[in-house]
Amino acid sequence: MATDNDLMQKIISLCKRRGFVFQSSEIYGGLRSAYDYGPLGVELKRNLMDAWWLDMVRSRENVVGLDASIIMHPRVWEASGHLAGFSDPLVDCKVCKERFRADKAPAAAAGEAVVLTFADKGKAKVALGIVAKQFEVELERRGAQLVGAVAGDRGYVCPVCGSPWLSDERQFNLMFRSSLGPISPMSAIAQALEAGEFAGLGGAELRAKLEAVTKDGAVYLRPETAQAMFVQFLNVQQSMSMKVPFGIAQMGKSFRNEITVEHFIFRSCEFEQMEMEFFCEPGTDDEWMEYWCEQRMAWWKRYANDPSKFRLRPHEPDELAHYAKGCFDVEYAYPWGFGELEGIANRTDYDLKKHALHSGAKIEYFDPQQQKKFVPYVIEPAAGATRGVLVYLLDAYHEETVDGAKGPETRVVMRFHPTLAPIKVAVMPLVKKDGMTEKARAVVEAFLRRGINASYDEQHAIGRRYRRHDEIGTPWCLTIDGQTMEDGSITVRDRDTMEQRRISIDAAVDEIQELLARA
RNA sequence: GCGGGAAUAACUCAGUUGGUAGAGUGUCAGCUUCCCAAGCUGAAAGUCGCGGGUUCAAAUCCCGUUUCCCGCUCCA
Repeated sequence: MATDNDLMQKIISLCKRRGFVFQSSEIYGGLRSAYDYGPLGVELKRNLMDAWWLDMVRSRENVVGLDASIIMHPRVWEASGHLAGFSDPLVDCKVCKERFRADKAPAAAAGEAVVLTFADKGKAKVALGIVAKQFEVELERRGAQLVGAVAGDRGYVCPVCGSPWLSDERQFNLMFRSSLGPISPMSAIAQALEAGEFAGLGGAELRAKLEAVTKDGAVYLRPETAQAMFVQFLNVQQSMSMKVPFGIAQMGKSFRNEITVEHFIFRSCEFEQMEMEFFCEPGTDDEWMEYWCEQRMAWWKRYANDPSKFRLRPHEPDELAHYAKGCFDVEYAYPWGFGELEGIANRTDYDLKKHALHSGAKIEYFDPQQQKKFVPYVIEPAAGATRGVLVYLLDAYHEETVDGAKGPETRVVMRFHPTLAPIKVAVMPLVKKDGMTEKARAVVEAFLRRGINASYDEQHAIGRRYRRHDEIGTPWCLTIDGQTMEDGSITVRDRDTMEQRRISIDAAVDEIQELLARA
């Protein structure tokens, strides 16, 4: 079995080799944290998202779908708090180069003596030089520490080395910004420059002025799909006569300008979400929270080989978002440890009330039975679709030792649930003669006509073809052999057990469809 | 963002002191083959991540840069 250390490497390598996931713009050197889903990857991702849609929308009377635009009115993000909350003031330490959040830095009153601490004497010596040269302050070095510094009027120091020499606070907005309309913000800046509007400005003042000049037409790519479901709450509820409790679901791309990206497709700036906002009467929210936690856990486990790797973890009070009353994370045991796959949050009436306040729209629900108005509470299961793809790639990967023609060898099998498998069935002639190829192609046609993704394969020896389909997770291989030509029977080989049985060639499509339905 | 490691064929990797770019696997074509990466013959495939520098000569040495991995940090 692959160890945790090299499992990711093997997955990444297999993904590229077999057409699941490629690095974006690879021939140009690659783009940071952007990935393209290849022919098999797009099938896997689509199958996963289709399964979610089927479970969350199509099989529930009280949940309907939505597909909203990615660019929304900028005031949506003011109301949601993303424009303010997303922008954490960040500061760079000019001594150790650390970048940190101003609001999380250790406090130090102006004039207070501070000690700079480094990992070792060498680093302390370098820092001593920087301070002497750039700030013309002579400090005294004691081992890995520098003494004699005094805190400025910023009220805090660098959390790593303790230095008071810091850059200005800068707003880092985690939303991707663009502009709507043909006028570029650069033109606005150029105009203002020519008009001398920036004369004499510097630091924070300059940045504020730039912000003001470029504000017209500024729009943002959505950092989550959720807001559209709140903004369109009234339209959806009224057009479909939905009665609370009900849900609005949406799948699609979201964008976050993450400071750090990591672990292949786990955290990237462009990602895909599967979110549902479930509107319920205040007071019933705790029950619904429990219901959706149970539903969502069961859904993830349903397609997994190893359900024990999923867990539901309640958020600690101090990690709750400002809007949430309670939150559970569906976590998966990734090779680097447990990490988030889905967040199920009780967002209360925070979002609807905010949008009512900012837009002036009357966002309320009238309950005809109880003859009363209220603002619904919201339970939000928000899953990462692209993270789901990674989870099932990890879950599917198996290596096993089998007897081959040249002794024991390693068989790599992607044990995808048949619902998720990119190719459901491969049809192959045992050898390329006696009319077997024609017969096999006819069987493939029959599958495709039924909407089942089938693949024809005649390349190389039969054993190799089986192994190739093991590696891309094809659940069943159908083989046309000499006996087929005599009695119309065909062999079905199972990916996981490698066992074969004979069925009638005419019943093959029905048989596989039945297996898929039962899976 | 910080620290460490890496980048050579589609994949996994060799490449000696600086001296004509290599292997295995895979891919493709053909032969053979009635069931688990069999065999034989042949072929294609590399801006050595990118850009500079040193040198008669750079995959190799130096500088910069991009991307990935690991560990921190961050993740309203």
